[in-house]
Amino acid sequence: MSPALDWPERARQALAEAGLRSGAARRQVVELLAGESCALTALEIDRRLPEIGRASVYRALEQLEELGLVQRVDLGRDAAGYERRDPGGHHHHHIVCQRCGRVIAFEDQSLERAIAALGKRSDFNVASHEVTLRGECAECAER
Amino acid sequence: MSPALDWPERARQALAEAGLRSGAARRQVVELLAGESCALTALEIDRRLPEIGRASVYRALEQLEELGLVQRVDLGRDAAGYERRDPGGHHHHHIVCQRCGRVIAFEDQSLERAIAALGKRSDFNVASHEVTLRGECAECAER
DNA sequence: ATCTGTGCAAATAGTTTGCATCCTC
DNA sequence: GAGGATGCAAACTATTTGCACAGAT
Repeated sequence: MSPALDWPERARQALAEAGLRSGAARRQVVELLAGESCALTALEIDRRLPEIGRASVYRALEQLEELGLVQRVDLGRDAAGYERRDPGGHHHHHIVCQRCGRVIAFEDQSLERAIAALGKRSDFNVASHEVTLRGECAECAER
Repeated sequence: MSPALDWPERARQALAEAGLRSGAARRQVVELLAGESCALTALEIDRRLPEIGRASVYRALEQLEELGLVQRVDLGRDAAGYERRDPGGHHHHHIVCQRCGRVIAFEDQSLERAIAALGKRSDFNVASHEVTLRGECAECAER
């Protein structure tokens, strides 16, 4: 079973273990994020779930982040993004076009190794990390 | 001469070459950033330069970023940070305590190498990058 | 003299909070 | 039935914009 399919179930369990009840808003946010592999902003989520109040979206995202189920990413201007966090699985980072805003995900093992080594060396108990590359995408460059 | 001492002069030149005039607000922002090695938020800058209008601070930072003189960093919640960008010189990244907000800067060559390799491999013309580690600092952990 | 830079205040945009009500356990 | 979950609206915070005036070239 793919980790992506597994995630909503893990989320349900983690939420229940945290003593949280299952309401409609948070459940729908979980379902939506389960089907997205890359980051959505809170406002995008709110737009896609018209029956859900915006405050509930923010509250759900905050809780999911605290439980380690969701990763918040700051891709640049404007709003923060939120994406599913798969535990053992690969996780990706982002490269953003400064002109058109296009976002591409990538994975890189040597990057991950360097960061893991850094974490061990530091005084911090490192829980997560985020890497963002910025520049001009191929399409924007050829204009 | 250290790159840090050199920066304000480079900034003056770059601004002049871009056809921009030298007003009091932007000059003071440049002087302030010249003396700081790590990121300040726009509001911190505004607080430290009480005679300068807040809008001018934001405008100056935006121009300096476009000219590549300043790096904008998104360290997490709240406001964006802005720090001097030294051209050839070492540049650093950040590790942030999720509890107390403390920010530590670090440099790492293998990290830089991995990112440089990634940039070459991608379709993007990568202009900058940002790495942020998050976790719990030693002091917060022992409580 | 011209045209950019600046300050102030108002407008935006994203996010958070207060509170009455709904719904899960 | 009790207490968390939700929706709405208002409050907040960071940032941007409009505009009149000051200041640099």
